[in-house]
Amino acid sequence: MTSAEQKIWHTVALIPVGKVASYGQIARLCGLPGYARFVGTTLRKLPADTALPWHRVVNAQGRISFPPDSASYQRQQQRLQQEGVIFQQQKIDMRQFQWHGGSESAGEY
DNA sequence: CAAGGGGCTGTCA
DNA sequence: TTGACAGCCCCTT
Repeated sequence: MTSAEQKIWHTVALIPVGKVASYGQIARLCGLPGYARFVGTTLRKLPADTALPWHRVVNAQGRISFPPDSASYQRQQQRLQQEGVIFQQQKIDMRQFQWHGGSESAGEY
């Protein structure tokens, strides 16, 4: 258990429904630039009954980092769609669904 | 102590 | 718009 993991979990938990964030983005919001991969590995270690919305975390390209044929991929995609996120060709429109952590607003573009 | 691998990223062709 | 490369950080062998 590390402090970094705590921060990651806390930040992931803040992602609002209907929005997504990238691994690198989460890392940065935690004050841990460059920890993108660590974020992924950390989320992977979470228990199945975790309350964390790990499914709202995707890579910077707006795509799920799992093989499209894997169960994890479909599970994540389904949950996101269930929350209102729209997939197009297995990709998310980040310009519309990416979460701008904490302070932003004013200016969709 | 060194080497390999993983739910990544940004840049260049 | 894709595909290939080189960095980055941590954990397990």
